[in-house]
Amino acid sequence: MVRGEQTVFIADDHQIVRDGLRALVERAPGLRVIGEAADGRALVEGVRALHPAIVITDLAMGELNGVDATRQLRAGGFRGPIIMLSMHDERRHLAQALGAGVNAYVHKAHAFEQLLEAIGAAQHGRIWLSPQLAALAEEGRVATLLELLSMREREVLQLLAQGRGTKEVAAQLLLSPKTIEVHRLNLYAKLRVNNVIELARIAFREGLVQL
Amino acid sequence: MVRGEQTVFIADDHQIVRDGLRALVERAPGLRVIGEAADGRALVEGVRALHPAIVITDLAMGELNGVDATRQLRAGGFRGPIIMLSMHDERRHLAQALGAGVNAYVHKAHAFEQLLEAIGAAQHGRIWLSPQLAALAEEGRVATLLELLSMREREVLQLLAQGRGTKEVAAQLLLSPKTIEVHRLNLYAKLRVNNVIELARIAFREGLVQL
DNA sequence: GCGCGTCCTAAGGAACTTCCTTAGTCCCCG
DNA sequence: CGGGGACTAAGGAAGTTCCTTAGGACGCGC
Repeated sequence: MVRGEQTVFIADDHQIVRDGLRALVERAPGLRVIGEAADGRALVEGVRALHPAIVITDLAMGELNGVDATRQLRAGGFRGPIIMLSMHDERRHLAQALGAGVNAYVHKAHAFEQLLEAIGAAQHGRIWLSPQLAALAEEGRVATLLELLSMREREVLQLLAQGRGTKEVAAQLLLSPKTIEVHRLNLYAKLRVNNVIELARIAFREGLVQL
Repeated sequence: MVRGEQTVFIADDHQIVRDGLRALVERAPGLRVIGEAADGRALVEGVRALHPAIVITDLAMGELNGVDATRQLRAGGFRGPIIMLSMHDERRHLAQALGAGVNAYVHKAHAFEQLLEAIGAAQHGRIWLSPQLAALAEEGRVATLLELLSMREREVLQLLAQGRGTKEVAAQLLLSPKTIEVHRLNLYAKLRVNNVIELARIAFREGLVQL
């Protein structure tokens, strides 16, 4: 499956990180970087224009995150390996990333060799995960606090944690403020807190809202 | 001032980033990486043991951050260039970083060439800053958000961000709830927000309260 | 020393939010 | 088809927030 040279497209919102990845990838035999992007939107466009064989993308990026970009790439017909890099070991994003169609999920704290291993595995149609994440993924699922919540509740929690008041959230979701109040009270009950700040704190801690 | 070969020590909490930096640094003539560390504590030890000519360190690291590590390196007699890398353009950390004794402050969104430029400048005893930061630094000081606040205000902010209500904070500080309300309103004005959650978010972001 | 600004304190009262309860619809699971 | 959760929303009491006003303390400059 490995042909003479595989073309690679890199997406990460920090140029120094892209520079570093490019240097590392080009040192690997059989890989050549043909393009890069600083956010998900640019990644999707770049892939559409340049048809790389392999995509390496960061999870957290401005404009469009790696998971959503992956979804768009797959929807757009891209079938090559997509390797997702993550910053923190965001177990909460793993399932989403796999659901979106990534072939490998590599923590930035790992060595570059693992990334190459992930590329190799992906080329052979396998899914590659960082060892500790693989364990998690196999033993079923990791229940996060947020999984206790319904879609709507997560949505409300997210908006509240972004500093929106009850009325504003209601306006945004086209609901009555009274409904949002009930969702808030249910969130307090489910997350065992009793004020909005603790709620926001959980949203920050669980990565639902960027600090 | 540039001798045959300059030894470099790299600190960053993500190994892939370290790998990338190492690849880039080693591609530059006259630079050789002699060690690396994943946190500030290991950086300080590594420098003590290996005596590198140049240190490149990330700002945000577990155990001991880049700024505090820099302070320790300078206190321990290290006189070579220390190049600080930052993730976000954390203007609030710039002043502290310079105060701690870094020679250059480079945003990760910049190209690696800027890092080399920074190293060159530092070797000639100059301070190198990303252009947009240089403007800020020259016009005096970049005040940390929290430096705007009085002692009392920080105290109140901290308690509020811990999820305490106005009444509870008042009880704890032996003040009238009305007084706390006024402090809260002053905090809104000073930090340019208009609800407690944004206030809490600042407290988390600035590290006043542990998430 | 006098004015100025800032900090810290606190009250009144209008405006608004929160809490709690009740309740209707929908849809899935057994 | 009944129970249960999700989602919606209203009424009304209780509580909080916002805004304004205000007084004493302290330091800063002239």
